[in-house]
Amino acid sequence: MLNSLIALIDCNSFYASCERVFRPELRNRPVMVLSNNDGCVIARTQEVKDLGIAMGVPFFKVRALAKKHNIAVFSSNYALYGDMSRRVMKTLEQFTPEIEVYSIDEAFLYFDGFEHWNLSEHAKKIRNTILQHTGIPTSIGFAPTKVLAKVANKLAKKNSIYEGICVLDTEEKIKEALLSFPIGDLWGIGRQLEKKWHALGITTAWQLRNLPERTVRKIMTVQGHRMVLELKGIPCFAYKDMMDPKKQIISTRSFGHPITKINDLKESIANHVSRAAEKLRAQGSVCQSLYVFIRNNPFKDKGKTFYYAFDIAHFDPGTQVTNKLIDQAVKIIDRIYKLGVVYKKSGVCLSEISPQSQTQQHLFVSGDTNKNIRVMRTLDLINQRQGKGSLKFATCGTFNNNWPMQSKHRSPCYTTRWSELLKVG
DNA sequence: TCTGGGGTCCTAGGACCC
DNA sequence: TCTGGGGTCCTAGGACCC
Repeated sequence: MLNSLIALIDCNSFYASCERVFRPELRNRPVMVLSNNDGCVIARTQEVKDLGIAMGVPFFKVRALAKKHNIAVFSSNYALYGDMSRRVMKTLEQFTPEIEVYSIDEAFLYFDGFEHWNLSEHAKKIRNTILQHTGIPTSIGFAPTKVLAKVANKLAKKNSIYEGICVLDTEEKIKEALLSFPIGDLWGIGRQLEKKWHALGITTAWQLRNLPERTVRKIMTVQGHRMVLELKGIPCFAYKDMMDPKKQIISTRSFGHPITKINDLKESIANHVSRAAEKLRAQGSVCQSLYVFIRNNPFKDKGKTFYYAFDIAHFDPGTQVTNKLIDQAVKIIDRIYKLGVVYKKSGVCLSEISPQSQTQQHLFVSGDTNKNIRVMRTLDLINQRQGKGSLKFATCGTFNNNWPMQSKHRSPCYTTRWSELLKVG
């Protein structure tokens, strides 16, 4: 028996499950959720997976199939999913003090000192409690390391004999699991690496685990070596706090309809900057670098034209003041805008981020003034209370009608908007 | 008509310094 | 005249994740 196990808890088809919670009549109907602009399929219930509809496939390619099989289709509703995620994580906190929220629908739980517990029973309790509190079904994998917990979780999800729970707590069980586990299903092995390993005749996790370190490093460098150690039960991937400040903050989006006018681009960029800067301030940081890009649609007019343009502005000392950032962003658009291009997407990225408190004091160059900072604080406060976008800069436009998102199938914000609360009766 | 958005880590290679 | 070589910092880009 190995002690000190890690559990990976993962919500099944999370976004689709969230939609089902509020529409019980969908329980026996296949459900899928689309990305922004209703572009791609990003969540599917099991029935949809069984129909062969792949993750990330463009919606227009499967629209007919969806209709034929009476699939309930939703636009993504991140306010709802974010709120449901908080509820799931809150529930998990009851079961162990050490929880690492890994993504919107996954968390690692550390079970140090639980050696004498019956973990399968404990896992059942966790699953039932989450289901009761939130209506979301989950899968749970236990193992000595994160990589192995991912393996266990995958088995729990894929194989119905496990009933959603898989515990890999002995060397024999681990070996048995890895012997038939496809290398491409491992956490950290994507399409490129899978191809390389296959070319070398390595197809299972067990084979990878038994390769000499040299070989592994040649293909996957240090990350690969760490992965192999994890497969051997030696933890290498440390606890990562989701509250750690971001090193980059990105805001980007496709336009619901293509854009040609420079002012529309400026408006979209000003909105992206506002969003990103708000996140920057929320984590108490300043940034020294602002990256702005615009592009056309590389899928249309295949081979004809591909237009991608960007530029970077630097701030020294760093800033968190939206209007300063917008000012530079708009100047960048003036520089990179090309007449005649049909634009499909724009975005910004803030980087070289550091804590506000560590901002270097320059003798002759003034950074954000106290007045600047107070204005931003007030802005954030008002938007928090009155709703996003209540107060914004003129460059952002009064309406976003020039570049609206398509969300034809969005569900109501059952949990976050009073006007859209679920009505019972 | 219609192909997401937001992150992380690592490395190679150039610039520069002594 | 001799034109080496090691260290560090920075950036672009590739790979991955959900």
